[in-house]
Amino acid sequence: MTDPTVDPREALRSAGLRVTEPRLAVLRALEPAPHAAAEQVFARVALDLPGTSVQAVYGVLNALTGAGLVRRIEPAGSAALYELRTGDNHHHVVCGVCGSVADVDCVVGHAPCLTPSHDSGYLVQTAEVTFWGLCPACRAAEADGAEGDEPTRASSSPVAAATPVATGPTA
Amino acid sequence: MTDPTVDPREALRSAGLRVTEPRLAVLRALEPAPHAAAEQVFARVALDLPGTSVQAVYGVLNALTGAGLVRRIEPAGSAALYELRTGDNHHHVVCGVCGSVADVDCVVGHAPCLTPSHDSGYLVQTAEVTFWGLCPACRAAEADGAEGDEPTRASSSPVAAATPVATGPTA
DNA sequence: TCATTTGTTTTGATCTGCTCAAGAAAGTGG
DNA sequence: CCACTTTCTTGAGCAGATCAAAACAAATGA
Repeated sequence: MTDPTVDPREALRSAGLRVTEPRLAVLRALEPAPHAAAEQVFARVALDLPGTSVQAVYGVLNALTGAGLVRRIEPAGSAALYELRTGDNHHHVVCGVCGSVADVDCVVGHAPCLTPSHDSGYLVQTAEVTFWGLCPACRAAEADGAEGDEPTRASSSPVAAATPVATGPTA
Repeated sequence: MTDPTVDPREALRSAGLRVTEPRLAVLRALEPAPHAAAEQVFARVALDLPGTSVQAVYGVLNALTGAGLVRRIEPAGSAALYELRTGDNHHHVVCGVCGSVADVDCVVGHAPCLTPSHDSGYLVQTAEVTFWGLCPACRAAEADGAEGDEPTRASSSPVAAATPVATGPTA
């Protein structure tokens, strides 16, 4: 379901949404850029559909998220990101330095943390796993002693300060 | 380390921070209220140390977080929460309806999701697991058909709309 | 094809959470 | 007790996101 390869019009319609240019443009914008922030989506949409407002993009993203055509993730310390992969509940790795995000198809063979001991009487519906670490670029930059080739994005992102809470992974 | 039972002054000093009234007040405020937002912390601090500014609380919380005395969590769709448990990298259950948070001592006997298949070349340092579900109160309210006793907090919280992205947990 | 109805987009304001900068105040080591 | 450094206060300001009303366009039925 929600396979991005199918006709977007089809997907929209079957989700009960009307087919409009802004929505198609947003879906198009999301295809080459997984994990795009609203602002980036807006930038891309503005390219092939000038005259679209930022609020329209927000509205479209909310509508698509509500309809399940788009998934919204919110890594701590940065704006919300949107992606097209909605069928599977996969997870994400976030680079603590540059903020880049990559998908992680949950690996441990068996559903892992997904069954906490019902600890406080909560009825658990979803588990959301976010890995924090270093992306290849920032890793290389780190190894070179902070003077080699800088990674793509700005290195002074607020993400860096707000993230790696505890270092030693615990069971 | 960072045992809340030890003298807070001691903890502050050994973290290289000066012992000030606002900081002690923040630590005191955090004790009875785990997972408190900055605003709540400020409210409590204002009670036993009037004249403290909101920004001071933000500054103190940042300082304490930086020093490792306080841990900061940021559930999607809500403000940052602060807690005193810092030694262990435990996880959290968030109620999708009322936004309440509870601790979850990661249950699976062995480090669970913590070793993704190094998927995209990322060097993983930390794993952060957030469970989404229903707290006991909201569960009861739901069962009563949305007209029984309402849960404690506002039921129209923005958290509700922004959360349960995918329903079926995946491995 | 036209008018209707329903749902979207635009426009502009507003809000929350949080950060930054400057000077005043307080803690710390001698 | 003094000087030095850190921290707090005050006030402004920013980014991300939401809300409300009005203009507008797409599906539906006559």
